[in-house]
Parts: sequence; structure tokens; C-alpha cells
Amino acid sequence: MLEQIQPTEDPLQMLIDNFKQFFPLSTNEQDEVKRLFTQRIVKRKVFLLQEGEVCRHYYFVVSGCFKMFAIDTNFREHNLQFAAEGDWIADFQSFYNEEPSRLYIEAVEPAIVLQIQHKDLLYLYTNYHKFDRNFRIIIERKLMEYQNRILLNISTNADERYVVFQKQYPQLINRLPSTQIASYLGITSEFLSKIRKKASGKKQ
Amino acid sequence: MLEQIQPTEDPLQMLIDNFKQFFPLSTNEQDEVKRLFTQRIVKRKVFLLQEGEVCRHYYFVVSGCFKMFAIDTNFREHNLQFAAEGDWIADFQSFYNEEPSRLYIEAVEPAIVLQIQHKDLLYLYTNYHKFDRNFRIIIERKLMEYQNRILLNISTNADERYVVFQKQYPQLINRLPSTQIASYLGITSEFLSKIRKKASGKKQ
DNA sequence: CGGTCTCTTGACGGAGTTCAAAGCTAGTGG
DNA sequence: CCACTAGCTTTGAACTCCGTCAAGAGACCG
Repeated sequence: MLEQIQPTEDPLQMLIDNFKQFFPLSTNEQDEVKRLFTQRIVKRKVFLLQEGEVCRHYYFVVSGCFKMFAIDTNFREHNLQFAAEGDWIADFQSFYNEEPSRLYIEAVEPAIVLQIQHKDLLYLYTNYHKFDRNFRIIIERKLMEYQNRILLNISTNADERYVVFQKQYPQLINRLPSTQIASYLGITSEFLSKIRKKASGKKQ
Repeated sequence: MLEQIQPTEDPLQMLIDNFKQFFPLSTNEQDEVKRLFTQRIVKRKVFLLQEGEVCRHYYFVVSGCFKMFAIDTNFREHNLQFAAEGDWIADFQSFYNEEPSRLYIEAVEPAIVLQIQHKDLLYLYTNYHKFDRNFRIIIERKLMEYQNRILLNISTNADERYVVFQKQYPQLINRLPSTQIASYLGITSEFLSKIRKKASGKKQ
């Protein structure tokens, strides 16, 4: 397995570069980022959030990979999303309303994140126009992603959803066990196995 | 049917009140809203957006109801969302990237909307911190809604999704034909009919 | 080496679709 | 105001997609 915990560049610089694609930060704003985001090293299978807790941080993933999921009454996991390098992750509902979460966020690989507390993010929102703006854009992009996923879920069968997943997240397909991908697609891992068999037969 | 095209209060005031629940607008900001949002009366079955067009406006629904949907290769409609009084609607992907949309937005009831153009919204974003902030919040709420829907789609069967829809949107259940609701839930209207029959049998 | 997790496979059952037909409703035009 | 028509709703039979359960075969790690 790739155990590359060390990012190639400075994590905080990665974060600042991430903002640069929207509206770049001023020197002052960069200093605030450096002051308020703290780095955290996360081992595989460690949880950033568990059901019943309040989601206290908003996370920027520097390296590694996470899954956010719920567990139903039959103890089955349902993956809402994955987050790898450059992605943001949090349970907004819990984070903003400061209420207990129904979700888990767990490292599926050793990872490094930069985290910010609720009150510190509100401080940035209040004092710097640009953070409201940049986070608006970050969330808009996530919304488009979710919208496309809903459309896919209500309009196609599992075969097509798997093909789209392969195209959309080629960097994830070989990093995740297929049980996790099946959970994301809303099917059982047994059925995904049958889809893969059928597809590999067709290709050659 | 309720053909109440006339809203009970001034549409622009409704919009300003809608912002009030987040961060209320100053007099100056209210004036800008009055200047840049324009009212539009929409008859039933009229489209605000059709596939292939660029989504030129962001809409605030004053009265009436819309559906946003895609049409697949079998000419079937798939409802992404409904928007009634107080809701915002647009195809963000098309609106922000100024690219052709894959979606339709159609009035399912006679309606009144307030619309703003892309460039005017960017003007508000650029010149007033509060619009970036308020739209960030509006979109965060939509994101939570979408997230809950994805979780529901991947983790439950059609019976449960229909029960949740009834609880979540009681004001829509009797305004929409069940074909539209079935499309939103990702099932056929025939199957929804069977679900309803089963449920009505259980209740009494 | 033994345990745990992942992946595969098959037989069976259930959830949801397809197609066709019929009755019903509501909007439209004359 | 009636007649017409398009769309909505229901129902049933046959079918497909996908889940459940059980078993076995690898892969990895301590």
C-alpha cells in the first residue's frame, strides 16, 4: 500500500493554493489561515467524527482519504462521500447547527488534514469578505456534484452508476475496497462483484 | 385548483424578508435588491429553462410551484427538485459556468418569480459582503437537503422514501400529480400507486 | 501459522419495472 | 355549457434488477 503520509509540499501552502483557484488570499488573509488552521495526522481507521458527537471542525484533506457514512438500523454502512487530497469535508448540518451528527468520518488511509473550529471559521466569515465568498464557491461545487449524483441515482441502474463512478473518480477506484464503492453506489458488494465480472467479460 | 397568482404581500418585500432570516439587509442593500431583481409572471407549463439553453437567471419563487428535471434517452422525466414559495431555483452548473444546461425548469402551477441575471448577482457578490454570505447560507441549506436525500436514496426502499417525502413536504403532497412525485423518488408512477394502496390499507 | 477482511459465486426471493388496459379527472375549445 | 381529449390513476401479469444467505477462495497482518 502507498503509505505516503508526507505531502510533497507544505500543507498550509497547499491550502492557500487551493483558495487561489477561486479568489486568492491577501498576505493578511494568508496569515489568518496559518494562525487558525491546525494540522492533524490521522492513522487509518481513526474517526474524525462519530454518530452522536457534534462535528467541531471543518477539514481540508492534505493527503490520504476519508469516507463519510451513516449506519442504519441493520448496522449497514452507507457512504455519502469520499474525500481525498484537496477536498473539504464536514457534516454541515452538525457543524453549523452545533447538533449531534448522524454520521461518521473515518480515515480509509493514513492521512493529514488541516482543521478549523466553528468559532474560528465564523471569525473569518465575519471579518473577511473573501472567506464567505470562497466557501460559497466551494459549497456550490459540492452542490453540483451532489445534484449530478441524485440525478444518476434516480435515473439509472447500478451498471451505469458504476461506469460513471469509474470515469469521475479514477484516482479512487484502486485505492478503495469495492465494499466501500458498492456502499457509495447504493448496492451490495455482492452485486457490484457481479457487475464487475460482466463488465470485464464485455471489454475484451 | 388554487389559482392564487396574487401573493398576499409585495413580492420584493417577501424576498427581503427571506434574507432577513440570515443576515438582514441594510437600506442600501434593499435598494439594490429592488433595482436588480425583476418580477415575472409565469403560466402553468411555461419553461424558465430548457435543455441546451444557458441558465441566465437565478430565481426566487414568490408563489406557485416549479419542477426541475432532466429527460433521459428514453424520453423519461427525472425530477431533481421542486421549488415553491420562498425557495430559490436555478441550474448552478449552467448559471455559473455559462454553459448549456441538461435540465428543464417548468411551472407546475401558475407562478410569480423574482429573477436576477448572472452579471447582476456577481455585482452584488463583489460589492456587498452580505450577499456572498447570505447565498453561502442558502446554498449550505440546499446542500444539507441534497445530502439527506442521497443518504435516503442509497439506504432505503421506495416505501420509506415516500413516507419521508410526505413528512418533509406536506405542502406539496396534494399540489403535485403523483407521477411527478414518483419521478422525484426515482420510481415509476405505477409502483407508487401500489405503495399508496398498501399504505392506505395499513392505516385504517 | 491462524484470524480477519475482501472478493467471488450460486440459488433463491423480493423489490421495482414494463406493458397493456381501463376508468377517471381536469383543462380546453367550440 | 357541453364534448373532447390529454393526462392521471389504478390494476394485473410477466419480467428484470438487485438483495439475501451461505459457502469458499484468496490476501494481508500480527
